[in-house]
Amino acid sequence: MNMKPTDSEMEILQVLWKKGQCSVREVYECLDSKAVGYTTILKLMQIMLDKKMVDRDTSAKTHIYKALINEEQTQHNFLDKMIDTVYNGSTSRLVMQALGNNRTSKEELNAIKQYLENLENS
Amino acid sequence: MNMKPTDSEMEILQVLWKKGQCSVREVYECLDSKAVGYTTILKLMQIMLDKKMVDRDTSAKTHIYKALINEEQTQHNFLDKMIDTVYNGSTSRLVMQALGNNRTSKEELNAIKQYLENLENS
DNA sequence: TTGATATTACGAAAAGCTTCGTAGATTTGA
DNA sequence: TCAAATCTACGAAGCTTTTCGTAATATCAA
Repeated sequence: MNMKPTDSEMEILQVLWKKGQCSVREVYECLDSKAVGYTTILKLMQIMLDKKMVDRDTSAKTHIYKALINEEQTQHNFLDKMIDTVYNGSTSRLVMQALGNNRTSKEELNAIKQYLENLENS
Repeated sequence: MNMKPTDSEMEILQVLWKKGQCSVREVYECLDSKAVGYTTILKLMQIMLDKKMVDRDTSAKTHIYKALINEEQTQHNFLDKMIDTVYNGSTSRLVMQALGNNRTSKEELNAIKQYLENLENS
């Protein structure tokens, strides 16, 4: 069950994870920055249904979709793959680059330090 | 010039980055775990030449390839994209998941702590 | 020299991703 | 009621990625 959603699928999953339940139109509206047609989103979500990435309730005319795959698990899959294929297996290298990109706020840095302390004491 | 190498291209780039200069056969031999034909690697590297990801010296019969795109820069591109599309922009979330995967050795953790200290004092 | 080996070039097939148009069904509201 | 709006299903086109076979050329060794 080691899913690897495509970029487009990830965009849709992000919406489903955030909202929990969604019609195609709701997803479409959340993504309108992408300037892609309604039926494109529909088709993608139907394909995701085939792949069992999502499930849907078809009791009403407007089908309601929800994610079948877990957000954290999916993030982990991506991360592990990235560490292998992009960072040659070095987690620390990835972490340092992530922290060095100047996009991390003081609050985030503190949270990470806290996390490291806890990791140490376990 | 914001390249996004494919998975196969990344495998080849890993070899080129590690070795510096390579014939197609050398790359092929480094990747034989993948059980893919010689001409497949050749074709991929020719495509990468088109895309200007690599350059080559054709003065001898056996062409010698080298990466044109930078390893760190490429890692950064992947990382930034991943933080956006997979982690909704939260660097700290990515970092904590990376550290929590139990693949990180004590040495790596110490290096990261050191790195955080230095980041603080600058 | 000449046959075996190594190399490149190139076309093309297969698979997957993204996109949209159109047809048909359902709902809604004037 | 019935026309407009909404929704699903589905096919298909265009693109990229991955794969390999074959032909042509170059090198090497006996």
